[in-house]
Amino acid sequence: MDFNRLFLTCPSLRLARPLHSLFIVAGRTGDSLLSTKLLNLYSRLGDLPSSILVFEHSPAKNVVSWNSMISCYVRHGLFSQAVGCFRRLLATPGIRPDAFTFPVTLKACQDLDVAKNMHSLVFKMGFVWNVFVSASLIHVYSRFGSLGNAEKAFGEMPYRDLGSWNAMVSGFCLNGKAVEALRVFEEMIREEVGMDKVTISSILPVCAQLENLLMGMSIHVHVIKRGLNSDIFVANALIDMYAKLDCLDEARRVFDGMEEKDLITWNSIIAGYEQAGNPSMALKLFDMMKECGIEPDILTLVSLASVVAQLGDNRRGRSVHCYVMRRGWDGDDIVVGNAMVDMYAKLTNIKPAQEVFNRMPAKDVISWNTLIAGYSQNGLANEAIETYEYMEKYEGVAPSQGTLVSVLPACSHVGALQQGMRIHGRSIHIGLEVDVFVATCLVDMYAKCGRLQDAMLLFERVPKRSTGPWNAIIAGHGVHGHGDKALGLFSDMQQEGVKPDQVTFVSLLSACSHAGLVDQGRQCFQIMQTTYGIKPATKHYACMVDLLGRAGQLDAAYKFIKSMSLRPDSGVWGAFLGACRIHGNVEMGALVSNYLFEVDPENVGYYVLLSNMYAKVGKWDGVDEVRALVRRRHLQKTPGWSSIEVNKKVHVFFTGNQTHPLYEKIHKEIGILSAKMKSLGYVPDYSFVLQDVEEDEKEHILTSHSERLAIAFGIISTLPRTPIQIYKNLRVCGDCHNATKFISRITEREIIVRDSNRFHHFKDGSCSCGDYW
DNA sequence: CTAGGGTTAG
Repeated sequence: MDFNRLFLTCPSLRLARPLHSLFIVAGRTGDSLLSTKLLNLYSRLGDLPSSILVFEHSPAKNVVSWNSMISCYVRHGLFSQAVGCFRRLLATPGIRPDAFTFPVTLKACQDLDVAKNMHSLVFKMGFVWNVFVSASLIHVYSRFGSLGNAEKAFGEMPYRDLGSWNAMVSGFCLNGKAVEALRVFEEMIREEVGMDKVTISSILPVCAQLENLLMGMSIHVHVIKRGLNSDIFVANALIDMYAKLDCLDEARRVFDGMEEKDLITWNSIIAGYEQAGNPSMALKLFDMMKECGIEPDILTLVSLASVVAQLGDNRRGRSVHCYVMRRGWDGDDIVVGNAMVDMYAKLTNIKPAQEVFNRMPAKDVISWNTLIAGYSQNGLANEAIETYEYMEKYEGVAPSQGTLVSVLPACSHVGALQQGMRIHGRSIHIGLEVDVFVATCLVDMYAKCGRLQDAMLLFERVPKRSTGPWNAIIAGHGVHGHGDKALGLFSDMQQEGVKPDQVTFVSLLSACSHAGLVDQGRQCFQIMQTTYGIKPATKHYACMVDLLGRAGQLDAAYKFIKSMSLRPDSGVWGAFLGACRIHGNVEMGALVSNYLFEVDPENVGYYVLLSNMYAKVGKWDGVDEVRALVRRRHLQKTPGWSSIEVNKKVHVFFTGNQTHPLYEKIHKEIGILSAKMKSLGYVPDYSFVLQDVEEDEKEHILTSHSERLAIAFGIISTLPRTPIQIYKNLRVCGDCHNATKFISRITEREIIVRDSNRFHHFKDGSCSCGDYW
């Protein structure tokens, strides 16, 4: 019986067991060499209990037997047993660890102190000379983030091979130190150590992180020259690197050229398409992956969650979630839980997002950020702010950059200045005020909360190399009606060499339109295309139509729409309809509404606009017609609401809302104000009442508009002459606009109303917007 | 007969 050969070549457990019996019957168990080979046979075939059995019953164990047993434990992930086995080895008389013992034992180390003890033993026994041992030491130190010790071990090596250098490079990669990793890599090249597939698969992610495409490509060339393509680690790293650097075509070429693909290959290419905003291709590849018989893992599902969110596919979203639950991943992985919250939020299903969040057994700061961002993006600004406060106050979680950029837009949205300022304070405290993204959100927040000067002061101190801060401050001036300032900032931006993007031009064009700067607006539209090569999107066209229409050039606006290279969307026609309404052109308005009701039949706002126009000129049959259409299509008016912040709390009022605790007092105040207003010449304009009711009922409806309630509440709950600032989710009603002029005069208060379109500054009986009603 | 250093995440 040639046990030696049989043990080395035996392919399955089915054959191994009878072989084992024969081995015992033949009385060869005392042969330590053969026993160890049997142990390794079981280890190779994954039968841990049999490996242990052979080891423990072997009467003669040499150091190789011990080493093999330790390896066997490590192979099965039983690290503490491996270390225990090593300790028994040390305690066994006549046995000394050798150079083979340390690499595998160091792999099993689960704590830094154990590793350090091991290091001193290695040193005492003179094994630092062995490159395998030293590389393991470097690696174990890196695993525990102890890069100083890793570098020391590296520096103390009397002789280094390629593997030692690789250990050092990967040590830095493991700890996210891309710059240092690259430094070591470049040193390797200088010292002519060369590189192999291991070096390359470690350094490619660094190229991605440092956005160094050139280095990545030159490494790719080296890979092809040396025929390293076939290494799956290298190919996977190439795919990932190209995908992260927006070279998806190149990533795909590598992917298509691979004869063997594993889970990581598929995950990398799927994530690439997902990140590039091509969810349908990502989904197609996911299906292909399943066809190849590859089982998805957590990372696949994280990408898939984002894919279905981008596709807006609710049905698939639920099945993704079900899959995650079936595999029990929602219980022990925070990342996948966060991905589920994010997916539901992006699918605008905020309830299930909340439920997943609440059921998560462990949460990190990103879980909170995801929920807060989910609320913000779904218009639930108050929930976003409250969740932020809860997170800080009761959970003691410190906000991160992501938290601030999620919660600040919520403050901007409802005009929560005091809350926003508190968060500003917090960001200074944690040193994030200097972060460009946070600072941009702060600029936006101050501007949208009516503090344009503060926004400007902050803007001055922000690093201005990217478009973000510029876009925010230009838009800020735009909504406040300061078109000239916006244009000035735009030229500053150009002077500083910052290349404007499409968002810049949306802000700029809308700034021109709010300020009535027609010629400048036209010019911007030209510059955008000629100087900056930006193709106008429908948003830009909508701004232009708004600009021309608002200025009374309805014919020009109409011609402009007809000349568009894109199919006009509801935003474009909506802008035109708005212009018709401002200039009382009912015929054109009616014509355009037909387009609108076709492109965007669900948007009730347009029906209301047309109906308002008919009512204004007393065409009641027109009003009835629109109303009937709304009923036939089973549409519901978007509920109007206004918010005001008093004592760091945002109060929200809906139209006709009587549930506020101070409702009686608010109602009384409105009565007092109405009387004073009428004595100064205010006449209610019932054309803004769409309901078909009696006169006095109409007046009641106007005085129950949410903006009126919010203003009255502001008056009774703040000191005299305190400026009042409110936010209204829709366009402010024309009658309320007129009424607010009177209220600002009577109460001697500055009243700032931000509606879905712009700011209205009311002071001494007039409004800054100066137009429209 | 036994050994080191490698790729994907919100």
